[in-house]
Amino acid sequence: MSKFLKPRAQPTQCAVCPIRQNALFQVVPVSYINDAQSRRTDQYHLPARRLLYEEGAPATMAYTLYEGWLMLYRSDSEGRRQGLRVALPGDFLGYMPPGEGYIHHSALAITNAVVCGFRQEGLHEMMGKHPDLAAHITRIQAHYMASYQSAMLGLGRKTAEQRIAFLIAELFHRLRKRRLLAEDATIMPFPLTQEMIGDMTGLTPVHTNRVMRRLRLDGILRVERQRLEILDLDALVRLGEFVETE
Amino acid sequence: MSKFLKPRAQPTQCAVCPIRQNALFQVVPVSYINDAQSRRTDQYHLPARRLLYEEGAPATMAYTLYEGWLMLYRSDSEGRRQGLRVALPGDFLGYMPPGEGYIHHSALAITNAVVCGFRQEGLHEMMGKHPDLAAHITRIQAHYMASYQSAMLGLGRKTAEQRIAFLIAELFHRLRKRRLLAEDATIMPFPLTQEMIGDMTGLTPVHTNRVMRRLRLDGILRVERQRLEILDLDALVRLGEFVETE
DNA sequence: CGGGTATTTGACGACTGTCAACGCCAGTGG
DNA sequence: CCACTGGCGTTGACAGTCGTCAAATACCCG
Repeated sequence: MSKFLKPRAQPTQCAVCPIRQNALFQVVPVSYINDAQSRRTDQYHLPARRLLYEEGAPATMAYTLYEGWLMLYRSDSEGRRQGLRVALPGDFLGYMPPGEGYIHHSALAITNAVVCGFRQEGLHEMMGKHPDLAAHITRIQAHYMASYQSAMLGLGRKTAEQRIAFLIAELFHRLRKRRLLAEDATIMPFPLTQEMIGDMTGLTPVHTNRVMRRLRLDGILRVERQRLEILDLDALVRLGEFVETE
Repeated sequence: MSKFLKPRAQPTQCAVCPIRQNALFQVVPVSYINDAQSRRTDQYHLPARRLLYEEGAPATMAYTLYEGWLMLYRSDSEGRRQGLRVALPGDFLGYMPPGEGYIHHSALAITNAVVCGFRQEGLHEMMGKHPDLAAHITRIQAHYMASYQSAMLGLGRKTAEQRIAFLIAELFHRLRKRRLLAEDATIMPFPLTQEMIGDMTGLTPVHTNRVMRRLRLDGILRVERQRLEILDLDALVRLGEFVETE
């Protein structure tokens, strides 16, 4: 029942029903693969700018992101929005443990995206039958928590320049780690608007713009529509105090 | 280092080996209780100001906090410290999933504390045998994540006054929820120094002090050594935009 | 009583937010 | 083909929150 497959170049696997391994979840247990495949929905296309799910909605489904970028965020009563995480292909979203009724954040498509869904109860049943799936999910949650912790350190203690540098360095690193960029690539896709960068870093769009200009003038970045070139990765990583945790 | 103590007739149960239920983990599965009790260490005492574990250390143990308060935090290369969570009795700390080597944050005793420990491998084995323990751990992780998300919203988007109000409202709520305060209590134990409040809210000690003064002058709080009286809970909750998520 | 720690206050400056306006570009429809 | 429109990026002027530096006071514990 349990099969272990070779690592592959194809990175955008479903985290829950991984036919192949991806870079993020290297030690992928697959004893539950048949079960998982029978329970997932078909892939589903989500156009840019649309919500996959919204804060406060009943937590009925969880998703694997196959293609595209999403932004997970939380907003307060006055509509101020705080970004929590940029979801990249391979990320697993929206999982809630048994007994939890409502989701605490929203997921917005930054680009067109492709996801596949699982009913929460299906996941809970599977976790009961397949301990390695349960362990896998605690591992995913631990990754998210570590990344939240880094973000909190940034929001609480770093300057605007450092936060933006960290965000870009982290995205670059995650894309590379998942083989969504070549080893030696310096140009990455970058579909975030400056407003979204501000959402992620706790800054206003105006200030985000000024900081981006400074990073360009300092010779660290170059931005052209939807793409971003990293001219000085060393400086970027040092400035943002980025350390890889994965 | 580790001393024997009598079990106490208190609501502060071990989240993993719950003899009685506590308020936070109401739906406590107990199929694994015998297994858990045979695996946990004895309770042991941790003096105030001491670290239970430190960022970067190998993740060998997880803990349940029985008595006392801890502060979980993360610090950067220059020693700036960002608080992540105040751990209260009943909290489960330091868990890492199988295959994760190092812990990403530190845990500092705010007061004298009593904990009991579990070896991570022991937990992983138990999770394999008892699916309800695995589900329970994903539930704890989800609680932590939701609380991190609230904190991120505060750090990124709220004013100093709002962050501090939120912190206090949240602690008050958590203490009440766990029956560590009477239903009608308005005075709570408050062992945090102003520096620690600043650590939690991303502020400097000096600014924290000024904000605390304002909250006192506005008739919202009263502080006396190690205790805090909430004079206007409504105002506190409204100011901090606190909404209970548990 | 003494020494270290925590709190408090003042003065000053920097980082970041707010308000407002303008330019650029892509898509749309005439 | 071109004017129009809306979203996004850019820039300036100004204000305010919050950090920094420094020092005085209050508090706790031996």
